[in-house]
Amino acid sequence: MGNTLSIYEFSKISGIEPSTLRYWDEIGLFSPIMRHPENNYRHYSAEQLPALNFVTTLCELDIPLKVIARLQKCRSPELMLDLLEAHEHNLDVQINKLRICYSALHARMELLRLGMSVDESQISVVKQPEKSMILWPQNNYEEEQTFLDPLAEHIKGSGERMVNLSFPVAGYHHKLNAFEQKPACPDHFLSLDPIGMHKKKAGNYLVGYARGYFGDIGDLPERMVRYAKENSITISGPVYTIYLHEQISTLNPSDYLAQCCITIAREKRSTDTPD
Amino acid sequence: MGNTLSIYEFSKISGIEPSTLRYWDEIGLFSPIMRHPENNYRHYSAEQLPALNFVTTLCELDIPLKVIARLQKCRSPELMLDLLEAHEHNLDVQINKLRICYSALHARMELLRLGMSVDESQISVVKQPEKSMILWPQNNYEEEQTFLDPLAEHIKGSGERMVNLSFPVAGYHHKLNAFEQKPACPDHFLSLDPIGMHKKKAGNYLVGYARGYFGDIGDLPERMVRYAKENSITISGPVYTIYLHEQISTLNPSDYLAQCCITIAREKRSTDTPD
DNA sequence: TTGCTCCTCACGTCACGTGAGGTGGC
DNA sequence: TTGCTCCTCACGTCACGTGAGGTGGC
Repeated sequence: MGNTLSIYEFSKISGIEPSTLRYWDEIGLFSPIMRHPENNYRHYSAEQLPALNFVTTLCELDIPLKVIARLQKCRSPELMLDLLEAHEHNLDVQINKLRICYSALHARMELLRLGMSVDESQISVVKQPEKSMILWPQNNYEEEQTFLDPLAEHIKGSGERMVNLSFPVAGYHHKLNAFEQKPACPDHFLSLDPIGMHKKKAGNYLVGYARGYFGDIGDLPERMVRYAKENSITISGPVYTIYLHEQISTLNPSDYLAQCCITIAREKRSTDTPD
Repeated sequence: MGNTLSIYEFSKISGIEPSTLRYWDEIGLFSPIMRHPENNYRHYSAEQLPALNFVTTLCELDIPLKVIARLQKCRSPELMLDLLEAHEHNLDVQINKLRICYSALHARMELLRLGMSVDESQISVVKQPEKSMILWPQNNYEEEQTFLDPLAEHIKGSGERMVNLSFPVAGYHHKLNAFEQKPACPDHFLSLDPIGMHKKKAGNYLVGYARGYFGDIGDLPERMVRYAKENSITISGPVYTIYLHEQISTLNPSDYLAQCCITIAREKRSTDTPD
């Protein structure tokens, strides 16, 4: 009958697998224009492509095939518009999810790459660009509590707030001496989510590294303070502790890799102004 | 054991269904921190949430759960980075697909809404905004060919070109007399895809409607030309024929609804300049 | 005792993918 | 005859969802 296409040919030009075309035919979602009366071969037509593509468009909206198929049987502009309007928001949500996913992925990759390239033994002054983060509410430590207790508290309540836990979580000490005395007890946590309003300022930071479980950064604070003194660098707060490698990339907690960044005061070279 | 959560509580704060958590435990993807030695209850901890959220982030990349689970067993920064890099492009493709899907959906909804609101019997002058479309290659008609033959030809080759068939397809006549003589044989097809480089110009158009299968617009061209004469409106080309309702929204081909827009020449009121 | 949560096991579901076994045209 | 495409079952798969039947703490 004129210019019909076999299922194989139609699959080629549409990009839809023959098995999928047979399934869609079976459930009455999308059928060939005719069947050969003898061998029952399916015959498609190129003019079916726009209709097919619209079906695949609806598929990508996560509309169940049976719903689409039902609509095909009793279609009307009103019903179709109702369906599309109902799923418009759906699409918005999906796109947003993927964008956040993308963003979280990049934040993670950046830390992984950094962790694989740094010289851990070295303490050094590094110029870092501005970075956006989300600052969590202040941590309150009772008695012998570790960072785990406020972390769990915040995480439990994170549903109401805007915090997306797919992003890496870091520690924040407001003052240098708090970091020296209780490196495992940050004043705040923060998420490395670029939509955050907290800005880690651009500029020079004193940067050091330590291996070990969360908070176990050994003598790193002392070493960093000593280095600053020896090099006449005036450091104060805030201090950012970012885990480049943790449970997500490493099985052994003693291999977790922390990066501590201490703010350097603005070139007060000779004037000693301890914080 | 301190501050553990039941599967139900953990489900509440994580947004992951208990059945899913059990399945993820079963396949070794994500397990509770401990099991109660007597009743075998699962005990989760809020501190597991960042790791869980990273798992769900990987899920949204369409990475098979078994692949993620395997990686969890022998994780290393290198392997994790490899995985993420391999799926970065994947995400790009997905987001782009959804954006196009969104765009195609809106183009469709616009036509549906318009078709439901217009007065079909009326021919009138309407001010329309500029609209981007993709102009397909010129149609060549041999002998008795209808629009179907070149349409099929173009669609078959659409894979190589940038044409996305999820978007509504319209007809384009370059000159008025071609539209009058062969309304069912447009010189070009075009897709109502907003990324297109062809611009339907902003301005006044003479607009009419007709019911019927593709190309069967009856005496609409004559009626439109007569209307133009009677109202001293100078019309020429191009002519756009857009199907507001077609196979996607209507079962009966005789209910398809076409909108024809004829360009009105710039206010040449009294000077008769027939094209 | 009642209601609630938890458990395991088994089977269902959705949208296909994958053979097995057979047909049909050059 | 051979290779190729097509067909129809039937069963597998992936990521769960859904009972069925039973346990355990207040």
